[in-house]
Amino acid sequence: MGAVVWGTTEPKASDMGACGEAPEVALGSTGAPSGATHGHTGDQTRARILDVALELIADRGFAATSTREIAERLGVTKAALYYHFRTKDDLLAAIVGPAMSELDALIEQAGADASSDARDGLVCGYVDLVARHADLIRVLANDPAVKECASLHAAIPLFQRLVPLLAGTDEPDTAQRTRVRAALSAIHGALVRGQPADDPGILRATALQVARAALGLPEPASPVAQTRR
Amino acid sequence: MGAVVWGTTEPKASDMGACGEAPEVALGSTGAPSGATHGHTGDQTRARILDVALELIADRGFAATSTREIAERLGVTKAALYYHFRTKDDLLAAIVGPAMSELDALIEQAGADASSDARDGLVCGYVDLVARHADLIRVLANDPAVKECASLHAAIPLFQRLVPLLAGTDEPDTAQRTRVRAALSAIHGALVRGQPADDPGILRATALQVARAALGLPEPASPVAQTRR
DNA sequence: GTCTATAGCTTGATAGAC
DNA sequence: GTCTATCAAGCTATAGAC
Repeated sequence: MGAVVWGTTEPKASDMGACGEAPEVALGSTGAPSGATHGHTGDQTRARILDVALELIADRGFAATSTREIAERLGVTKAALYYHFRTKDDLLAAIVGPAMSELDALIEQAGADASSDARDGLVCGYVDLVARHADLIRVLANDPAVKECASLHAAIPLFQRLVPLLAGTDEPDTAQRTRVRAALSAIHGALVRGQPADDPGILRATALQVARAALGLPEPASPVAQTRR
Repeated sequence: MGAVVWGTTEPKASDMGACGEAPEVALGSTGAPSGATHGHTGDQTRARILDVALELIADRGFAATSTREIAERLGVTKAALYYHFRTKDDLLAAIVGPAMSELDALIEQAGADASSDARDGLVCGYVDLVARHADLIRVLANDPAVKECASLHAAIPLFQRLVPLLAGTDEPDTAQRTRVRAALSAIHGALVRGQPADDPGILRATALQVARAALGLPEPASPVAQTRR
C-alpha cells in the first residue's frame, strides 16, 4: 500500500473538487474548468470553512453541529458551503484528511520494525502528530458519529494498524492490546489542553512519558531537560 | 456536601441481557413516578428504556441517537418514552445518575487525604467504577453533546474534583494536571473492550497498572497475581 | 462564488383517546 | 401506561438567479 489520498487535502490545493471521485463539472463557460478565475479566492474560502467547521465540531461533536451553524459563524449561507463540499460527510472527510495522511505516512515509515527504538520513534511521531492536531484527533478518536460517516470508514483500519506496531508483536494478546489502547488514550487525554495557557511543551513531554511507561518503553537518557520526576 | 441526588435514578431491574452488568447500589427512593397504579410494571418499562437507550447512545453518541430510534428498538412509541421522561436530556440524566452517585461517594470517601495509600485507593475505586460502567463513562467523558445537556452540568465539576485528589496536591501544576488527565484517559481507553471476549480481569489489571505508572504511584507488592511484566 | 428560496424529511415534544 | 395523531422547528441538500 503506497500513498493514500485522504480527501483532496493538501497545503496548496490546485484544484477544488471536494470529493476525490467527483466528475469535474465545468462551472463557468468563461474560465478554466479546474478553478476560479483569479485562482485563490475559492481556496481561501474553503480553508476558512475547514477552520471554522473543525472548531465547532471539536466543541459540540459532529452530529450536534449543523451546517447552518457553520455557515452562520462564517457569515455565508449554507448553499455556499455546499458549493465547496458535496455533503456534510465530505466536509468532515476534508477536515480530517491531512492528519490522516500524516498518520498514514508515519505508519508506513515505521514499517514492520518491532525494535524498541522503532517503537519509540513511532510513539514520538504520534505524540507530535496529536499535539499538532489535538482538536481533530479528539474528534476522530472519541466522537461516535464519526464512525458512522461513510467517507471516513477508511480511518479506523489506520488506527488498528497502530496496535501491533506499538505492541511490538504481530499478534498481541489481550494485555498487550490493552496497554496500547491505554497508551493512545493517555496521549489523547494529555494533549487536550485543560487550562487555556498550559505550556504545550509540558503537555507533550508528559504525554510521551506516560505513553512510554504504558508500553514498557525505557525513557531515553537524553541530554535534553526532563520535566521533573 | 452530603449525598447528592442525580436525576430520578434508581437501580435498574435485575434481568436483561443487553448490558449485562449487575447494578447493585440502592441509592434512594422507590422510583415510582407520580402515577404508577400497580407499582412495578412502570418501573420495569423504565428500566428497559434506560437499558436500551444507554446501548444506543454509547454506540452512536447522544446527539445522533433519536428518541424515535430508542422507542422503535423497544417496540413502543415515542409517546411512551415521554411518559417516563420529561425530555431527552432527562433521560440521559437518569441513565448517568447511578454512576455519578457512585463517583460522588467515591470522592467523598477519599476526602482530602493526599497520602499515597489514599490516592491508590481512589485509583482502584475509579478503575472498578469505570469497569462496571464502561459504556456510560465513555459517553460522559467523551461525548461533547453531554456537556451541552443542562441536566448534567453538575457532572463536570465532579470529574474536576478528581484532579487534585489524584495529583496529591491542592494546586497541581500543568504537568501534574496533565498526568492526571492522561491517567484517567488511559483507564477509559483500557476498559473499552476491543475484542468481544477479552478477559475483563486483564483489562482492569492493565488499566490500574498504567494509571499508577502515570501518576507515579508504586505498584503494591501484593500477594495477588500480577499480569506479567 | 455566493446568494434566495424551498423541497423533503426528521427531530423533540404534546394532546387526547383508550 | 400506552397508543394515534399531530405540531413547530430544525435538519441536509438542491435549483436557479445574480
